[in-house]
Amino acid sequence: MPTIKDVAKRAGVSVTTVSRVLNNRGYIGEATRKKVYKAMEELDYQPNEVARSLFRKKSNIIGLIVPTVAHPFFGEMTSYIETYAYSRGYKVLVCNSQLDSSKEQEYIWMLRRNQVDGIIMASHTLDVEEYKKLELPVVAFDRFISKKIPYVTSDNYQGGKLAVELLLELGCTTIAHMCGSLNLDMLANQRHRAFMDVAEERKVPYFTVETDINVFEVKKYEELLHDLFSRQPDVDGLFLNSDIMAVAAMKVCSKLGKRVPEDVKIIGYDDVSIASLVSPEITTVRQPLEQMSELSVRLIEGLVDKKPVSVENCLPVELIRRGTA
Amino acid sequence: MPTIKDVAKRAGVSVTTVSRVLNNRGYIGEATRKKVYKAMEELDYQPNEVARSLFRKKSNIIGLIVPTVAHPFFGEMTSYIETYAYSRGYKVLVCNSQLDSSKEQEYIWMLRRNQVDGIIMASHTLDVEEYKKLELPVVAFDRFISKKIPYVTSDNYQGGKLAVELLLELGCTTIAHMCGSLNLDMLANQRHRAFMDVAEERKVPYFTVETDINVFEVKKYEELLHDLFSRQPDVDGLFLNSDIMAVAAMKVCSKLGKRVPEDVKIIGYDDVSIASLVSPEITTVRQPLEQMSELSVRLIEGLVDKKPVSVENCLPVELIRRGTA
DNA sequence: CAATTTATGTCAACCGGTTAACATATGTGG
DNA sequence: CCACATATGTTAACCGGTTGACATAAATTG
Repeated sequence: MPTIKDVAKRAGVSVTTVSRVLNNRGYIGEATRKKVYKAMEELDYQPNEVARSLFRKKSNIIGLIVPTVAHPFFGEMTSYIETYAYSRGYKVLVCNSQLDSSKEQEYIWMLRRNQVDGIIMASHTLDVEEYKKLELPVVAFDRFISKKIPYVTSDNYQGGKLAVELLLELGCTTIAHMCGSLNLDMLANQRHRAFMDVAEERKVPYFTVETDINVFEVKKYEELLHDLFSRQPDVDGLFLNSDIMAVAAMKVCSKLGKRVPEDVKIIGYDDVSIASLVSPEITTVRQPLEQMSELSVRLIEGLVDKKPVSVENCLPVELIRRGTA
Repeated sequence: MPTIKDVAKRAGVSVTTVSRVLNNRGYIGEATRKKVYKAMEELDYQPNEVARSLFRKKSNIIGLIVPTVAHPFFGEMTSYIETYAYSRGYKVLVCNSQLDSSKEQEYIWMLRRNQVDGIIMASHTLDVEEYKKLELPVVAFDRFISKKIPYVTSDNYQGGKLAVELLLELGCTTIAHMCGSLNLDMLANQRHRAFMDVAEERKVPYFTVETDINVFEVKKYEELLHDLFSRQPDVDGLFLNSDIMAVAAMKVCSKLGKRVPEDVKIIGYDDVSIASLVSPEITTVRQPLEQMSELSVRLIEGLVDKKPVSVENCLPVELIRRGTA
């Protein structure tokens, strides 16, 4: 690997001059600039970003902690984040916490040791205090941590409300909501709040199916839904916290001989790509994932640049009516 | 951020001693070690990995270039790779090339500037020469580049063969294969080779649907399949190069009133999680993605450590019979 | 008691850049 | 012709670690 010294030697100029060319500062003559570029090209030189990072105390790396990129929602999110971050000169280190708090803690330490400029936390299984301790820029995805830590979310309450209202409007008489662990205090739990509020207000019987920690235990979803139907065969409206769960629900219904949407109406959440890929297409509550992802990156940038950023960032959701409700 | 000097001062020892403790080399007394650890703890010190990387000329970062992590196959792969890499002390920088060759080239340059220890290329849209030029460790996923560059793949020919043979065994009389661009010379194209070989050998009429570059243009899949059926309504066996395509195929069949598997048999590829999530579950050819991912990382490690590594790494596939064929 | 081994320190160089300070030389405009 | 802008070089410090060379002293061993 050639260094800046090799370039300087080859171009017949000083290291300082090469650095000046590289960083466009101070005076540089056109002829010299050309000589330097030529030398760089001939040597196939590229500046060592590790050295630069060290000096600048800025790595231009963003850490991203998700439960797992294998989950379509986080996969799509990671894709958006990486793409936008890259366009802004940032690279992304991904971490799969598996929603395991010791792993999450380790990842946070690792990211700190590696001098990332900021962390986007889409997995947060630690105590609030742990996050407050971090002196580096943090943006929380879908969770309120403290008044100091900006977060990005979408209107979960409204999403839950829209979903349940649609189910009721379509004539469902017994409804159920399947969601992740309600213990992890994520803003997504507001969907359940809305679900209960509306159901109670309308005096409709409702049930809750809470999964445990694991995010992508698909078989588990099926089991739980099976259980639900065997205990409560009258359920004719299902609201699920992800489109993956909704697909699982469709399968369970099909196995039980229940037609969707005739016998059971199903509403998913997120609007990931498979939602519109399966048949019937899934009626779902769309989160503006692309905007949320970009906003997360912009917030990190803002924090890095010590600009004022808004702490609460809640984007609107949209009910997408398709085939299952 | 405290530095090693702060720790030394606080512990009342020299920087060298702290470094010795940190790296476990030379003689260190138990008492001193404790003092140093205590100081580190009190200061919440973590060594700056950027500085270490610079000195060691080793970043412990692996670059991973995929078409997009939003695609379930690459999402799952990324997840496996990250998890395994992390267990081996490596971090992963993900890059979404979108199968755009100029982006891919840019990413390669970026990764080089950032001194990654190696690159796992699961997107390769560049000329072979470009990859040969890279002096850093590269492992190709599903592509043969040169005798010098190790690659990881699964038995694509066998996979194609198994799929087609099953279709024929089940009585299909007219079959079609949908695959990505056959121009990108990926090993996955051997599936199509097998498809044609078997079809010709058995003298069964067959059709090919080739998508263009884009990986996740789901709507496009549907259109192409629609076209196929309108031109060739007799097609009763579909082999698709991914489970996503298979899901799209199921939808198209359902729209056209064709029952799966009664009227049309469908076989997907990869066995990503949604394959067993939809209903009916998709019959598919399973690639051992976890092993392939781990192997990719081990190969990078081997190259980094200048150990001899095997260049050809082809793992077996498995036909998973489920509901669609 | 001498020879080792163990424990720690000092110093300086190095990794590959960036940058400030200062010197010097040429060109240019008033 | 002088003042100033432009162009480049030299030197050294710095970012935060690591490491080798060498010195010194105490503890251990034979």
